[in-house]
Amino acid sequence: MKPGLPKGTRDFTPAQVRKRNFIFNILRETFELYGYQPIETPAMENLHTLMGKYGDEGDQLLFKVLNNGDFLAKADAEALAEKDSRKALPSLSKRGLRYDLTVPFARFLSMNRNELAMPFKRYQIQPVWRADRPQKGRFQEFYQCDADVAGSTSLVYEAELIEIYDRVFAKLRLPVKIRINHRKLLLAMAQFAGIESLFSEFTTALDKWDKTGEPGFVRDMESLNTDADTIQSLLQILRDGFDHPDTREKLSRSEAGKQGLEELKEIQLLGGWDDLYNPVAVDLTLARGLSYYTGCILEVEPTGFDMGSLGGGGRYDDLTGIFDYKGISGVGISFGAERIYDLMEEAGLFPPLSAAATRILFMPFDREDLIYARKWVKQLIDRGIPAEVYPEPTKLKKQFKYAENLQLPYVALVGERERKAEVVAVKNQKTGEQKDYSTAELIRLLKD
RNA sequence: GUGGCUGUAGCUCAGUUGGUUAGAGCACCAGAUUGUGGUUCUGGGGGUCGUGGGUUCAAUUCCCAUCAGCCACCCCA
Repeated sequence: MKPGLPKGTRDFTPAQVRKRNFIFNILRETFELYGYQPIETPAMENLHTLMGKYGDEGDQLLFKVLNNGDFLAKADAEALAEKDSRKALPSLSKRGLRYDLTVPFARFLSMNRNELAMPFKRYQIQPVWRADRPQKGRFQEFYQCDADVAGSTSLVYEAELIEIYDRVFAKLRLPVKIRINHRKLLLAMAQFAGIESLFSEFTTALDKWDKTGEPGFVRDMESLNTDADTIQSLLQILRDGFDHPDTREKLSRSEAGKQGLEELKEIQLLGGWDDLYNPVAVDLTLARGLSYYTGCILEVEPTGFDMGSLGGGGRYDDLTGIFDYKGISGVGISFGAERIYDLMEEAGLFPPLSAAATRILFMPFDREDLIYARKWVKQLIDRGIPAEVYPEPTKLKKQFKYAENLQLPYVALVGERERKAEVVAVKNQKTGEQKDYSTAELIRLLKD
């Protein structure tokens, strides 16, 4: 049979896995540094915990897992006869693949509410699945990297998460811009313009500001039958920006606006933005489509590259309300690891990473040498130094080729002369230097 | 879900106004080179031209369908 992969999925070669792990390791290290704890949840969840959490569109993009056993016998015969997929679904599938990490986290919190000390800080790096049409940088299976804090409304965490973003991208040597905004400021803008009833449409239109700019926003607002004066008053605020005194005055006319301004001020005080590696700025055009955000929202964009956001997040009150666990506020961020990977690849920001961990390859000339080399390899491995021997004594050309393909830093030639002198001839693959080493000397060389 | 582009060797791609045996570069294997690879030279293996159908004396080429991949929109990471 011919080999193939399901649409939107991919294999990763050793070199790719090493690069991905480079990113994941920095994320893990940084999350740990700030006291976040790792959790993992199953790839499959009960379908009813997933359905209805991501909107109608989300339900369609959920991968459903077909029931085991004689699933047709137990299916809703009427729905099948009518060819009504939606109606037949509950009787055909009771499980689905997770769509994101937030809903499983909320489920996890609700189930473990008596065990977990609040505030609970967790991070999670796992794949999620979406039956989306694949595209550049978009797959049906991809990793999400989330850090969230549940059970506290303290703005310390907003400040902390901004700092985590900053530190991670500094470690990756990827210059970014961190944009923040507040849901209550968006509400205040809508109230000021008298379009509070169109709030969610307004945020959706605003969300496009980045892509289509001001004209796109205006077009969207016009299609909502918003009159020209209203649009103009909104544009005035958006053009002036957050730091303009007029803007602040307009926003503080409403209670929501006052609160939003107050909270952003507090986050800034707690955050010490001047001390960060990357710029942080309040951007009133930042909307984030997701409707469950209720407080501060944030997004990270690369500077100097034409690419969308590398991550986003925000605060959502009542994270776990859908699971009958009220009063838990959450704030979190997510990293778009696949995009970060593509960007770093494009910019050549990955450090040199060998394909194999092996530090030295022993190259035997004959059977005797092979046996001799095996003993050396064992001694190195016993000391934690990754080493291997070429499995058969063949011509050096072939053995060198192997070492080159794996980008190994050293090779050791093992022949009769070396055996008799109880040494190996070690060649530095980078410099081409070659000299004899005893076991102790070799261990010292490779131990660094 | 809507629209567009592309499927030729392991990879990147030529090609044929429809005509005998489909090419190149890289990669791979062997030799020049029985203790020193990455350069060079010589030779070699490898293709049902995505799949199915149609038009034709003749299809990799033209037409239709289908599948897959890519790109844009929607949405999103």
